[in-house]
Amino acid sequence: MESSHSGTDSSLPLRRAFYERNTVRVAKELLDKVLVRRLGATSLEGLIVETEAYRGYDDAASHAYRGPTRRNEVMFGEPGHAYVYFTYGMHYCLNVTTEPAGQPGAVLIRAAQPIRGIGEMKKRRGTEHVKDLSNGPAKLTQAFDVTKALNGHDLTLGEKLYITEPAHPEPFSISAGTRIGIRAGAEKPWRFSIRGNPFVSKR
DNA sequence: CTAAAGATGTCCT
DNA sequence: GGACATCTTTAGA
Repeated sequence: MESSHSGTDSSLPLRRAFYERNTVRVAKELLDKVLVRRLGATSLEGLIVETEAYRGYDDAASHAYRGPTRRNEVMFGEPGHAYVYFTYGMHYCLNVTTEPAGQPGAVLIRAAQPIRGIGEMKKRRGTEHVKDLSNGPAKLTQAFDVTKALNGHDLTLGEKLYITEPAHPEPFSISAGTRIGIRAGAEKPWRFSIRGNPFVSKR
């Protein structure tokens, strides 16, 4: 690796203990982390700038609210796996699972600031506008080639899809608000974003 | 079996 | 600001 000093190697995937905690806390701490998608020789990277927490039986907006089903079963499994679901007949959304195994929870990755592989993302999205590549949950999965094939993928392996610390972290403040696009549970302030970041989704 | 909604995005007026 | 595409999943008969 290129790391010449001792200490944290920023290319390593976040370990399982990071995910095995309270979902709301993980949602906040995923801000300013780097989402990495490896496609053969190519690497796509983006800084996570917007997330939403979805819990379990105490959260009517969560897919896990009414207990396990075929779709949401990964939310009940080991933390640190991808939960990818298909919605509106055409879109995928990417979540990462949280909480200890057996306890449901996931964080929706809503937006990222493109860092690397921007040309590839432009091709996938069919636009030249960088700000429109991944400023929304379904735009992000299209830009990063995340589909149902990655549902259940272990994010701690450092293969295909994972999350790491940024190489050069910068100070930021967190903006909290209500979650977008839901009916039940709409009052919970579980949407988090990097204040002022231009790649946060509109609405 | 049937039906309705959905953690959205895009294009139109 | 609103219509609409498009189809899986889930709940209910």
